[in-house]
Amino acid sequence: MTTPQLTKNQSLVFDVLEKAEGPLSAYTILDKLRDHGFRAPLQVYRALEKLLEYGVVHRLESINSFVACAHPGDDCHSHGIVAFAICESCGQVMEFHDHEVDHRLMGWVRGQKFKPAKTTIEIRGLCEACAA
Amino acid sequence: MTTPQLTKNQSLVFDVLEKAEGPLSAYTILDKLRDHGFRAPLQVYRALEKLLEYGVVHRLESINSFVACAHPGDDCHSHGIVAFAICESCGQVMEFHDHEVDHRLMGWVRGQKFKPAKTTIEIRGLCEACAA
DNA sequence: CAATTGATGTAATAACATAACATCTGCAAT
DNA sequence: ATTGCAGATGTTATGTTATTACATCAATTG
Repeated sequence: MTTPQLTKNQSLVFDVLEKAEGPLSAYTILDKLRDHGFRAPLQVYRALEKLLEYGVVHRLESINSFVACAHPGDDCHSHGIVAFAICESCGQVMEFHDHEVDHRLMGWVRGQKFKPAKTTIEIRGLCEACAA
Repeated sequence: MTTPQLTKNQSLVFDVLEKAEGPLSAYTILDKLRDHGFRAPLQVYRALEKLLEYGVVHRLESINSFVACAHPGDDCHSHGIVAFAICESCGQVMEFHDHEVDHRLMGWVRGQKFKPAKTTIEIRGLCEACAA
């Protein structure tokens, strides 16, 4: 899927996420955009919904937050399942892909005749700097 | 870790989860326990916290719900990372383990000198019956 | 008994997410 | 050009999930 032109609100939300050091909650994004006229959570959630659909933003289920995709220029969908390592101390997120992991998980679901729609892999812990 | 004797509230919450067909939210558990004297969310969350610690209950991050561990008698911790396939139609949850997936993920984090604490693998989709 | 610890009870509030409805804007069809 | 539609936006209210703060209670132990 190619990313369509972003609307005004989508661009604002995406810019905030791109400039952020780490993942942000929807309400944090809202606060950062009040100066730009944002008044209600729905403005953020609606933009996020599209950005997620386009694959330029990821949702981190385990911390109810959102990050810009770490692979600008690539089409995230081409990488298969995206995995995240999330530092619980500094908030830094590392995004990665592992075809063998995808293969094993998809092999298992195929054996169960389960039809996967969306897969979440999130590793919470401490990054090298914070673990020291 | 061996599971200690459960307290009254822990037992009540665990029983509700064991008898349930699928995952339950904390507030659903609360409603089911009002007859047993539960009045506030915290009574549920506190019990869940311990049950999660003992490994007899799992939290499904992507749907903000909880399930009893599908491997009674086993110590879940001995299985390494637990993965879930969650049917978005009927709510059924399948729990499984894959050592190769664990190995790949842990290999990756080791390469990053990341110290993992808790890993989530959740596949949402449709179970065989619902996909038909 | 006093002190400590872990479990519990209760109220209030914080944090996350969606429903429902109104309005606006750009554009295609006639 | 105007009508009609679709998508985006604005606004209010509400629903859902989770935690903070503080009080009480029960069992244990020094």
